[in-house]
Amino acid sequence: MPELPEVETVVSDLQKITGRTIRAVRHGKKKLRLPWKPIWNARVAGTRIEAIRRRGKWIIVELSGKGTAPRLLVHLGMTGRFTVVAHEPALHRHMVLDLDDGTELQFFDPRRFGSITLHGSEQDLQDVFERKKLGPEPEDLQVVGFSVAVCNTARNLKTLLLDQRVVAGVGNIYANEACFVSKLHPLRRGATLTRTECQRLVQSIKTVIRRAIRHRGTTLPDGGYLGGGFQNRLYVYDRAGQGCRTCSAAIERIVVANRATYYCPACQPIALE
DNA sequence: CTGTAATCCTGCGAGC
DNA sequence: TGCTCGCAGGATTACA
Repeated sequence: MPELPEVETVVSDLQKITGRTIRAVRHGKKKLRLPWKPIWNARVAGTRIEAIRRRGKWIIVELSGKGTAPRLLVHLGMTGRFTVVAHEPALHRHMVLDLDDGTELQFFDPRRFGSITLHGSEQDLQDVFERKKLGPEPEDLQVVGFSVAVCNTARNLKTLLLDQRVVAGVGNIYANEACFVSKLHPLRRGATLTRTECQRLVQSIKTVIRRAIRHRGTTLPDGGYLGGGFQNRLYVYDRAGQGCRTCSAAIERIVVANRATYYCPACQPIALE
């Protein structure tokens, strides 16, 4: 389900529980992509939620204990939900944090590509991101830095946009959309971009992500997360065979990096190498 | 270095 | 109605 705009929406909705104290932690037995260690239960119980924020597609819950500052790091994978709900069936529920006002912060994830891990300090967390070489937030993207990653490589644009080291938080939907808005074919190789095209791509990424956030992200039929409205404004994603919103040409679907890739053959002509 | 495929999972819709 | 198949918003690894 979640790319940056959807994660941003989840985080924004969770702001209401900052200040709450976590009374107890309950976790399921099924294994997520990364294992939750049972010893972490005691380190989380009794702490206070100081802040909840986002980095790329990662959710960070800042906790404060006695002399410590642990951090929960949550990734929603493809189908994860991280939300305060009551009276929800326990199906696919992998963790429950009991809060001091009687509410419960719960993590659901049918496909279990998501994860929750605990890190001892802000520094430990930063080390995790550094090891991953997580790239800049779209908002912080600079043409100069982006050029270094993109304009000297034979890799295609679609693959580059999905690479979290190049830019953090862009996933399959918004990679497709950013290519369309910048009028660049997803198979264009980075090194063939002119300076102008590179600038256009950076601007398009920012625009697409900003607009999606404003609409609370994209809600797809199978997703667990509800409330987003951007699915009605997508230019190309999941629109194979339908008319381009700009020129009416039929949107095409190809597979790049094993992911469905959509583009308008008229608005995004393939550059001849 | 690049691209491709497979892997971890469950659920859903299409087609027979 | 019930089955199989393909596909799905992610990230990582192995291999040619």
